[in-house]
Amino acid sequence: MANEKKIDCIILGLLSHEELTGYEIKKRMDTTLKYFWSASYGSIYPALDGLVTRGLATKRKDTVSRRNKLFYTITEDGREYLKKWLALPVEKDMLHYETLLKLFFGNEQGAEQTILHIEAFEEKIKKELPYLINAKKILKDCLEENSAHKYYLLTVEFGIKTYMCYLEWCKEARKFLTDKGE
Amino acid sequence: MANEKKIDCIILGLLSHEELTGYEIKKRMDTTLKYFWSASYGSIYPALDGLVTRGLATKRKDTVSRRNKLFYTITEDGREYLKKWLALPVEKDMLHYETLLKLFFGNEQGAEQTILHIEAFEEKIKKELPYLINAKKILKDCLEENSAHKYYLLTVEFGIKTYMCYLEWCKEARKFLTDKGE
DNA sequence: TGATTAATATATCATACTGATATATAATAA
DNA sequence: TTATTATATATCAGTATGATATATTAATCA
Repeated sequence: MANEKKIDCIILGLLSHEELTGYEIKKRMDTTLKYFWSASYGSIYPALDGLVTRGLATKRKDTVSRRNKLFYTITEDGREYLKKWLALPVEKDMLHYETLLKLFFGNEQGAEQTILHIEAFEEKIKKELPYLINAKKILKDCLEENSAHKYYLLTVEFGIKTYMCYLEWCKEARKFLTDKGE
Repeated sequence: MANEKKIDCIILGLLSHEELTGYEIKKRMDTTLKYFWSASYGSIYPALDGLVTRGLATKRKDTVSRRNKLFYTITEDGREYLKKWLALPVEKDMLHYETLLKLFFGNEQGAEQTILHIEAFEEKIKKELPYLINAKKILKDCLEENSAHKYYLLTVEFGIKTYMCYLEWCKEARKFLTDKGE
């Protein structure tokens, strides 16, 4: 239990909540998990194959819809594997913020262009924030329904808090660069 | 100018400030840039070779120290390449927070263990915050010395703001899980 | 002084992941 | 009916990670 592939653990985590297809897993990544993780089809589909081979998940063809969906379910071994990983201390929290990178090298491009990057960042955050706020409202209303909801709510609150903090920083950073440029 | 390797751009950015060795570049990654980026030797050294091959940087052997250092300098072409990349809109800001991932799947491990992950995260942030605050103080004092400093200061302020925000969230999250558990 | 440890320095490689693309079907809208 | 969008799986070249190998110099300390 030393070298777990992250993608395996994430998929097992999602499957611990419900039976899913690869496509649905990708959707979860792009919506629910996007505020703290991301993953591509190129890692999801091969990982699903691997999980089935190792007996950590089972695969079944969809019989209801006319699409050739492939549903994956976590096994007892899979749930154990997930629990073991969850019990391990966190290895790494990583941020790859291209915006901050371009800001850091701002001296090569000047204040005006740097401000454009900040504004673009600001726009993106402002656009996403309402979805998070809405999710918070919904989750608070159905907190008792499912015990997993409270953990989801915590990540949503993390997203809201950091996004609001980003917006504050954007405002100050713009002001700082504008004042300096005058 | 569509598919730039990120590592090339970052290295050129660092070389735009000063002449550096691969080892020093890695150090910058692990100290100055760590709050918004990371990179490994396995990408740095091959990238440096590539930059020299493409005429974006030059390489010279160290003559002063007794170590066999290899110093890299940005060329005019390299500076142009960097500027072009800086002018392009940001493609992606990515967060890979394992802590949030383990929190999201907290229902599988229970509140107690989840709190341990939050506490570990909190500790890490608390340990790093003083370095950022110190960096801010130093940078504020020598802002006029080098025009690149103000951009560095902005990223430091981003780090401080987000870290303080994380600490706030940690406190609330712990409280939420503790109250629920009673 | 000698021995041990830590820091400096470059390099490589198996493994993991991304981003793009290919292919095809079903649902929806015009 | 036709076009468009969403659903669904799969693959792959290119890129990056994390670990390890190798070697030298500087620092510590007994």
